[in-house]
Amino acid sequence: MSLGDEEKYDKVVDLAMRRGFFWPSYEIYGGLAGFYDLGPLGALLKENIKNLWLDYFVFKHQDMVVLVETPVIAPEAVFKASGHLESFTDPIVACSKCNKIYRADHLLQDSLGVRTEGMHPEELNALIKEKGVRCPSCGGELGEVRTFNLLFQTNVGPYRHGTAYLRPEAAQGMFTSFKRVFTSMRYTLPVGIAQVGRVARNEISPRQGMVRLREFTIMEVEFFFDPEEPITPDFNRFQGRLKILTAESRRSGVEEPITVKPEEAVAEGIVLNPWLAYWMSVAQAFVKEIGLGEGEVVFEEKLPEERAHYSRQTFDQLVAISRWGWVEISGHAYRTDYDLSRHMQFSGEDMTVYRELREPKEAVVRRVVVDEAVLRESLGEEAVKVVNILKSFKADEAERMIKDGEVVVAGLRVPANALRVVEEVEVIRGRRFVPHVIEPSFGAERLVLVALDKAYTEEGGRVVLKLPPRIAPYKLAVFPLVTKDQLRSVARRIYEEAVRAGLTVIYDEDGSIGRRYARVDEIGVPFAVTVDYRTLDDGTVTVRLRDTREQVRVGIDDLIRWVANRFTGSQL
RNA sequence: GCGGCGGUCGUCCAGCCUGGUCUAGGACGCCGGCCUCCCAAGCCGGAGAUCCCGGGUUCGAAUCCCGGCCGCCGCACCA
Repeated sequence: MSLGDEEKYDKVVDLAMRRGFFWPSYEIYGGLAGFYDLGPLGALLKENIKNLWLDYFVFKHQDMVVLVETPVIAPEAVFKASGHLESFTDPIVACSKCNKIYRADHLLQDSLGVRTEGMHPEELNALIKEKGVRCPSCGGELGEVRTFNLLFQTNVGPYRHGTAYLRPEAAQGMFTSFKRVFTSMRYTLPVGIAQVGRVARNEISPRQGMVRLREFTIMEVEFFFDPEEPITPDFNRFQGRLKILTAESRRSGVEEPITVKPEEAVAEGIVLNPWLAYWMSVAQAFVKEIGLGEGEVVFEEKLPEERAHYSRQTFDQLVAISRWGWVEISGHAYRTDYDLSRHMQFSGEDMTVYRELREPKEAVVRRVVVDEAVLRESLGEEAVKVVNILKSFKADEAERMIKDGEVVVAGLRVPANALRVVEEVEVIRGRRFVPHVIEPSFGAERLVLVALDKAYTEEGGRVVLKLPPRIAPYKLAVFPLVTKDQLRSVARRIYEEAVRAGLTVIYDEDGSIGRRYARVDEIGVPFAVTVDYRTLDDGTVTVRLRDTREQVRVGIDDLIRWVANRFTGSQL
């Protein structure tokens, strides 16, 4: 890990601001912590990263993953159900003397030995006053207990009950629309619902530049599957080994990750679910295209107390960048049936799915049969009152009554011979259950920063951004060698042709050719085309490669195809 | 949220301590022109800073004082 490489980080940030990748928002009003603008180049870079993500997580899996878009604002009920309202509100209290901040409930629980879980701030306040609790650090007086929630609150319409929140993750949109998507997908399982969108988290003190934002773009898949279905993912599709640092080894102080194939990690019980391991392998293949080799990515398993309330197992995908060291670029959580079950409970909507078994099963069931003729004989007209009650009896209950000889139901004596328990063979064709969920989730802005950090190099005092061509904001630069009209007009024509072909292109005739190469190197343009005098003779141009400065001659007619061929996976 | 340090053209830096000489200086970058047959060459010209914001002290504030905002570091917090 290249910790503490502050000089490089400063240069990356300087480049980002100077050339227009990103900068702090609202600068003219003094800025606002935790908010960043993406500039002309940053917006393109992020768009390319987003499209790359869509390619890996949606289009390469379009037999099972679909894309949706849901609102940023959600009503309070959603976050009550999701657990965010509860789990993100901490009661905190500050010492008025030394200003240390404590979790109020934890402080009281520790110092008084009473259970404070779930207490309201008023109760905690009262308790502090009553027992005279003071700051454990300096003995100073404690201030008022306040709550702090990471959700941004807002209001929908002019109504008092319109309390709503900005989503802190896209996931709830996928859960609340699950039934619709599932139906429109003709009940396929497994099914992934993907979304790219803005989220907001009211971080207490975000002070890591682009690493920790209060508003950012999340790229997320909620992948729904049948936990009992023995289908295994096709691990051959995204080959590679995963470096995994397990919770167990972290507990015992081991910081060295193990390297395993994803399927081995499942077989050995390191990763609890095959789909979790599968999507981790996809995540690794995806970031490889951003410039991160296999060896540079580590999946760190979160300790139980570090996990979110909904997760059974979580791996953070970490990469090392300058200045900040290991940063989390994605989280992979096994959310089980937590979310759908909660929404089922809170909304009253049935979130279960029905699946046919591969082979119908035969099962022996014991049923209660009521002999209505016998019943009428002994109870006459009143028989109707008890018949349904009797039918709802479990087989065991009925048998007990039969053994006792008679039974009193609804104040009526029912003879035992009115009941019989029969054994029947029933064919079971399917079952109902709440699907389980695996969630891979990426922060787009962090990937922008990581891509820049990885790509940043200096060669002989000049900056070369070695961005992979697929994500480079501009793919091609076109220059006339000198500003002579014949060269210019050819260069202009090439520029226009490249634009028509759908490439992002820079045309520049300002300054010396060397200066122009340097300018486009700095923003990561992978290929530069120079129209020179030889072009006028034989119709070829110089293509100069950013990373090697190598020059090759290419015919104008082949140029676009030549460039396009260097973007594997592009639609061109 | 607290404490320490900082905030001057796009960028980096000088000036601040010791108030006036600052209509704020330099370098790089940027823009226009000239020159130029391949890696930040040269020449000419130009734009660009209400010195972070607000208030105060003073005849006079980039400079001194107070408050705010933002950034960095530490503490605390952190799905």
